[in-house]
Amino acid sequence: MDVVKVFLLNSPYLKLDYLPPLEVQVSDLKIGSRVVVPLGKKRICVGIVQSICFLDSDCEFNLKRIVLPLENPLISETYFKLIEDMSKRYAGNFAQILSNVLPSIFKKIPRKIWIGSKVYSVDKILSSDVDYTRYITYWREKKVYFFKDSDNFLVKLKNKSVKKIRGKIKQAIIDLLKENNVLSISEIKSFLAKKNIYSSLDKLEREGLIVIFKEKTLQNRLSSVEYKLNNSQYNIAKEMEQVLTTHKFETHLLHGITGSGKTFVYLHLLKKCLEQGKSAILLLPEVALAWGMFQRLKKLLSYKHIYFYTGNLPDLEKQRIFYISSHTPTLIIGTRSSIFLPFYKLGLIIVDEEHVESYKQEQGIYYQTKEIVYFLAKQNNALLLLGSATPDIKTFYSANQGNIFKHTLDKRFGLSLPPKIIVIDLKNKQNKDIFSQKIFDKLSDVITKGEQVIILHNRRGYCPILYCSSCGNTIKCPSCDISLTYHKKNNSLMCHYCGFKIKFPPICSVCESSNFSFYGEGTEKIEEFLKKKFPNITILRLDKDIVQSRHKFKEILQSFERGEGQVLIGTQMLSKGHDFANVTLGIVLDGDLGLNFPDYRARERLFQLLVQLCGRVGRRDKRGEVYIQTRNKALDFWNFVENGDYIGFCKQELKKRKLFDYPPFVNLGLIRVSFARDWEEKDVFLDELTKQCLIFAKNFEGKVLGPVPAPIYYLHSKYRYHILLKSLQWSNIRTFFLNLKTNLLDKRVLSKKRQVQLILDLDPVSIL
DNA sequence: AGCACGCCGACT
DNA sequence: GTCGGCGTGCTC
Ligand SMILES: [Zn+2]
Ligand SMILES: [Zn+2]
Repeated sequence: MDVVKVFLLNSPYLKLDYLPPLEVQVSDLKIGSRVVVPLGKKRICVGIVQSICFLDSDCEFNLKRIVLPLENPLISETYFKLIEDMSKRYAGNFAQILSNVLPSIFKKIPRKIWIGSKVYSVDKILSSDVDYTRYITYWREKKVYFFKDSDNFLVKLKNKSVKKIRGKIKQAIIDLLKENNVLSISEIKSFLAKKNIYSSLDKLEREGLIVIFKEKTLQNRLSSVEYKLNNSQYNIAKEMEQVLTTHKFETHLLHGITGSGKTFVYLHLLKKCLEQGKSAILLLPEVALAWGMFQRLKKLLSYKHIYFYTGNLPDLEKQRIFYISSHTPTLIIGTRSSIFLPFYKLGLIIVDEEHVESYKQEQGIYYQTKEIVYFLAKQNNALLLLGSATPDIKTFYSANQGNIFKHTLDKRFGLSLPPKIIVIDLKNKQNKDIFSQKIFDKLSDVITKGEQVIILHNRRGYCPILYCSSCGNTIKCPSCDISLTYHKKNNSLMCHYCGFKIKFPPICSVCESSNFSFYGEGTEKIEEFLKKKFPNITILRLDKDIVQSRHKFKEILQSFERGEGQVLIGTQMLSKGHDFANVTLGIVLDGDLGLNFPDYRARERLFQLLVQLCGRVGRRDKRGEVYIQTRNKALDFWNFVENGDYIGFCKQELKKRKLFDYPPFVNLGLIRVSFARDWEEKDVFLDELTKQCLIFAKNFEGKVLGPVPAPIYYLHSKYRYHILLKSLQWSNIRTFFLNLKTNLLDKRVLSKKRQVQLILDLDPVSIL
């Protein structure tokens, strides 16, 4: 008897045994196939075939049968290995991880399938024997499609010059095509975030403005515009090209300062990789950056299968790219979720801005993109290239140890010197003023000259802290241990962690008074202050409150780039801008940003942010200046900043980390414990947790710190506790976690109500 | 996660 | 007797 083992892609994420589908030879069913299976009395859900085995005897269990086979297979064996590795590494459930990393459309039972150009309803196939038999016949011959093929059709403009046309959607399509030359129907749907564009496309085609064609007519050949690498770019690119041609697994670090032309090294390698018929990924830390890179590279490189990919794409577009990338050499430009596409012959992975912390996923499942990408590159004998102007200290250390090949690009392309950095000490100054006198004078001076200024301040809203004037109580969010921020524009108080919002003024929860004093300032207040001081100039602001959409973000940046504002004030998102041609002054109002958090990464993070900001300051013909205010100038950190000496800083930071046992000298694991505020047995639980930790700590090779209340011990109506583990081996940390968890389950303190959450976070990024 | 099953108190 | 509330445990 043949038995098929299936991982469920839905809760309860179990591995269950089934009989093969009716009328299907097990030899036709592949490992990694997606199948529809019955579950319990009345549910049906989707799963992935893990293995097929033959049992001599009949099973004592009454097995149910797979009701429908779908993609055969959906994922390959190497993909399985990747998920297996993740489930071991992060001590998680295989099915749950798989379900998290696959495009969510695969977790649902499809409603329609296509055979030839005909649509069939899956419900009907499931309920009628005749339809089922016909389906299986086509399925066996691989003639069933799970995607509407005509959405792969390509669209281009008939004439380059199109005048204004009527119809909002039609105009949007035309604009998009002007930017992108050729796009598939699916891409147009995705980029416009509209589902129903068929009638508009139809009209445009009949008006003779666009052409819709099957992809065969588009050149499959790869070509690129002429580009010339300078000497150092050329040498670096050639060395890595050699690795590509010999299909060797190697990790390289490209340490290139802002404006040194890292992108052209990327371009060269991507092109070579595709020429060799292999797939490539170019990762960027954020959607906006990925989109910018995609637009830029499409102009430099022409190839049929270049796709923009992020987790936010519409389901159908993600599904389409998933299918294409599984059987075609593809270039994906996208954010971290791109790494879970089923790449065909992966040859090159580039991680740009590799130091950025958003490569760590900390929602749903926890993983570090760089770790997974390392596994992928090794598995596929691919080249892994990490690029940054300010490499992660861990990467820097690996390079010094000789585990990573390091290359440096230190010449700015056609730009002046990097800006001069001046750190201003606020120690002897009363708290009242936002700007120190020196900086304010400088600011006025630059404004009078007609040059541009960017001001970084990492706190949005008007005022971050409110005190009750009569009793001194600070106003906090009812669901979090976080001060509410006053927003003047909508006269309300907001929690920046959970989104809670109330009208101003609130009533003090202690004394019921309604008089408050304000402390500190956010971007909104600084904008107001500057508008009063300089009423005749335009001041722009860039933060999450202003930027409600990706579109708005671009709009403000572009307007500043065109010189339509003289001052741009914003949170760290302003360091993401590119072509500020006339900025000669940068100001950082709160240089101590995060330095007093209990986070060993704080200094590294701040340095990286400052370097990023410096990259935005300076003109072709004039060296810029960046002023930073701090209350703690005595720190030697500021010496390195003033000298722009990132490498020196890294070396010194490494010494500190070695001394205090921090990465890269130990591995860090954080067990995050959280439970509802009103849980009655929490004291019993915490006692037991502390006891168990002490017991396991005895045999633990490393240090166990905690459980202690988290720095933000109350968030989203939940209490939070941390257990920090330090060890030389990841496996020790995993074992500790698994033992702790099973022991608590055995003692019945965990499972009673599923009120407690226990999460293992390896190499935590956010430790609040 | 859902859903059935079973045990107990309140109500016809 | 039986209806419905919730706590417990299983899903091939
Ligand atoms: Zn809150
Ligand atoms: Zn009060």
